[in-house]
Parts: sequence; structure tokens; C-alpha cells
Amino acid sequence: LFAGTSPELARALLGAELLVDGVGGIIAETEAYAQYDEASHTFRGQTKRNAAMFDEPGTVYVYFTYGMHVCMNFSAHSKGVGEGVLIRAIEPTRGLEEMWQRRFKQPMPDDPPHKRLIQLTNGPAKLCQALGVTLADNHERANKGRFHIIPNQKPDIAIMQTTRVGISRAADRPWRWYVAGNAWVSKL
DNA sequence: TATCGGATGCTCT
DNA sequence: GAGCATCCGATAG
Repeated sequence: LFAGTSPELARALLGAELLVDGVGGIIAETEAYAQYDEASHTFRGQTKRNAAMFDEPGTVYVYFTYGMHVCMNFSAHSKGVGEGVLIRAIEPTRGLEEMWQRRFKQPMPDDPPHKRLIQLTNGPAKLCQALGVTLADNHERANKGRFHIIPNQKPDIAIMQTTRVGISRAADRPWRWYVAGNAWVSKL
């Protein structure tokens, strides 16, 4: 699964369930980044910060950005190649109360507003906060420690493809994919 | 509903 | 010193 190219992995991860210590949901939106890709953190070669992207496929790459947020990726392709997939949105399935507490710093009400449930995980930094992912998780491995990926069971989900969000270089490269109609997708 | 700016600190130029 | 794979609240329409 993780041994594919980053665009292949980005599509394959849609519909899969991502769980961190049993808390998480269905992956609804992803973006691919490759070493030859000007928008990628790995474009200018390996550094201490991006080393996880060059590690074994399935390695977790967590980075700090905008002075206050972290985002998570899974390394793709093969060891030595700086390529990976950013997880941009999940549809919560397990541990809703725990996610709510981490995101909003208060217990989840008995009848939570739908709008608020969507805000739980409809963005790359939001879902990391909800799942309790921090920089300490950098270099973790999928399906070995607290991170688990349960492959997509439904073969026929409708997938949309667009340009990536929030980048300035290689802005035309259509390497963002999301599940059509899913309410947790961060942007249309 | 859409757009705008502030928060906040690490990384690389 | 500039830029950043973002988020949130405020403001205008």
C-alpha cells in the first residue's frame, strides 16, 4: 500500500480508516507531495525536519507550521525518496468524545451540533489536534505503534481530483483528492 | 456566504 | 528577514 508513488497512495488512502490509539475516522481528503515537486518540503533535499519523508514507506511525518499547528503525512514510495501524502480531512468514526475534548477543551454535549462535528476534523491541523498527534509522533510507523490504517473496504467510492490547498509553488499540479460529497472535506 | 487579518515560531535564505 | 502543506473570529454584503 505505502510502497506506491505519492499520487497512488493519496488515492488509495481515501476511504481507509485512520486510528491513533483507537481514535479516528475515515480518510476523506489527501494531497500528494514528491521530491521533484516544488511544493514539497523535500524539494531541496533531506534535512532533519523532513527526514521522515525519506524513511520507509508508511513512516509518519509530522511537521510544525504557522507557529502553532502540526500536520501529518505518511511517507510513500521507498526508503531514500522524499515522497509522502498529507492527510487533510477525516470523517470521525471512533472516539468522538475524546476528539471533542481535545479540539474544544470541553466535554461533548449530548446532542452535538452537526456543524460543530464537522469542524472537529475538516482540516490537516484540526485532525491532528483531534487525534492527539504531536511532533513526538514524527518517525512513528503505520500499523506498528499507535497509528493504524484499515484499508478501504468499498471499491466504488466516488473520488474528486483538484489542485492542492495553501501552496504557492506548483499550484497547478492536481494532486489533491477527496471523497465526493463528504461533509468533512476542507474545501470544494 | 465570502473575504481579511492576526496569532505565533520554526526553517531556510 | 521572508515565508509558511493553517485556523478562527470579525466584518461586509
